[in-house]
Amino acid sequence: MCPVALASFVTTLQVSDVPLLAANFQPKTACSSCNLAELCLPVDLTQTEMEKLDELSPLKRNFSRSDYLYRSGDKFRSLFAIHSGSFKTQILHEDGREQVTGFQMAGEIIGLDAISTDMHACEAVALENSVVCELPFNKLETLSREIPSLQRHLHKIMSREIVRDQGIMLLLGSMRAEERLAAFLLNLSQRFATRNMSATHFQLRMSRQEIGSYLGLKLETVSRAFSHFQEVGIINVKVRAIEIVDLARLKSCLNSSR
Amino acid sequence: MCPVALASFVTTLQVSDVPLLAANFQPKTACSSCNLAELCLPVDLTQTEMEKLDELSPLKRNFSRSDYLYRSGDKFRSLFAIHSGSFKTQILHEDGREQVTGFQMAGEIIGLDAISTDMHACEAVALENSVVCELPFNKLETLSREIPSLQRHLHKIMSREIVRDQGIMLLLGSMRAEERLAAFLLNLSQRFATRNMSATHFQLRMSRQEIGSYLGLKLETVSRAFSHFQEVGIINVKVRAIEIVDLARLKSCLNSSR
DNA sequence: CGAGATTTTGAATTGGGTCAAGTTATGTGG
DNA sequence: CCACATAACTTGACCCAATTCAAAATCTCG
Repeated sequence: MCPVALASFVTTLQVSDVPLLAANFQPKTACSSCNLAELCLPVDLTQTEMEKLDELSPLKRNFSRSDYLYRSGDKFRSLFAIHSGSFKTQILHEDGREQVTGFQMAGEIIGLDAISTDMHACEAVALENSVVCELPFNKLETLSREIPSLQRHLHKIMSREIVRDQGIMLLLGSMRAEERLAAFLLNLSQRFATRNMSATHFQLRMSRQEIGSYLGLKLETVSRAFSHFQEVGIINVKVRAIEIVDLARLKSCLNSSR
Repeated sequence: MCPVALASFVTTLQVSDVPLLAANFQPKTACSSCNLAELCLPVDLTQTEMEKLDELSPLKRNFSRSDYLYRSGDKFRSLFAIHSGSFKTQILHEDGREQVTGFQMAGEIIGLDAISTDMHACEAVALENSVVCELPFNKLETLSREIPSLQRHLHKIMSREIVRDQGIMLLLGSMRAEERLAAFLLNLSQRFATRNMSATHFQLRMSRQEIGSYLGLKLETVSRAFSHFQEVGIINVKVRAIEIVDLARLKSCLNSSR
């Protein structure tokens, strides 16, 4: 499980007054008043349904960089909505190989892989200090029997994950290194934009190694591709700080198949 | 579009009386009496639930080799259970590239990708003469609000698809050509065994090109890998007829990472 | 039976991997 | 807050697995 928690929701001034083990929990909160509701929840809930939904009252937990949210093999109990920060998910092969299967950010739901066997199939690791809402799955199932639009929403979230994964299969199966990196940057850019952040200036939260694992490339190849994009004026890179200079040209990288 | 829709409920005895265009429909059937129920359905249904489930009464439709079950962009209405035969699913990239995302056989459910946007994101093509049960998704959602174990089952099916896709991401992102082919053959072998067919002697329903697309390889590479496995005595290949001679050694191919 | 599609095999090429060395960040303890 | 140790990143040179191109063999089905 995740390392003992030291961070806390209280201000640093009060830290010494709080029992250590409880320190990474925050008060339960209502989804109806969450500023991420539009990313997490179905849009068309009635007032009554919204009140019902608040029965979920998810527990919020804090994570520091490289804390595990769950590990492969953990018993499945809950889905997790990322409230702030970001995570990576990865699968482990017997022989030690590991593959990053995704990078998740605020408003995204993770843990869907565990429903199938009641055990987590992959592991989720925080890339930075993050806050997560824990959504007990049996509550979610009960509620979604009572709120059809929540039911449909849950189905859509799972289906979206399937579509996303198939997009990565296309990337891994048929794109060359620079196309993969272009697709990756455009995807990030798009997701930052959805969250009202700059689509052209952002900070990567993952290492070259992690990007490489995700894209099926070695870290040196990722680094070279970044350098090349910078050389030709498509982006500016300063290690993890990215500026997309020529979005159109970055997009056109995608269509230049072999 | 998929074949013209003219439902018919006539028995086979009357087939000759039926206009040709209707000939690819078969009578509706009850899931409760289907011999594939153990692959398709949750195991723990009560008698009452089973009767309720029969309200689905899926329509069966016939497909010939290379018929489309659905195409990318088609309006989403139903999931499809493969009753016999097999299909491939593939996504199309703007620039013409296509990637096979899976091969499906009897008892498997396809169309899950379409829930997310109400439009099919990929296309499904019959690899041989096949029969498919059409499961209207709104009926399925209604029923699963009433039958919790059907609800859970639907969630598991979707989750299983997510896990499967992530396994392919691992394959595409980190395995060499022969490992990929070994993983592919072992997966097929396993699935034939589940269906009480030989795990060691089977007929491929897909071309080298299609296998290559699925595995992120060129068809020549697939062909060479087959030839090499045969040379070293792991399998016998005669074009599409496969015999696995040394299952253990085929498995050990998987662990030999770089 | 024959035409077109599929598969096999060979030879040459290359994109990305590997190995290695140097540089730049990052974070920790004094 | 600085110094140092460690981790992350970049770049170069070489290599190899898989691709590309080509041609021949085999299969499939109308």
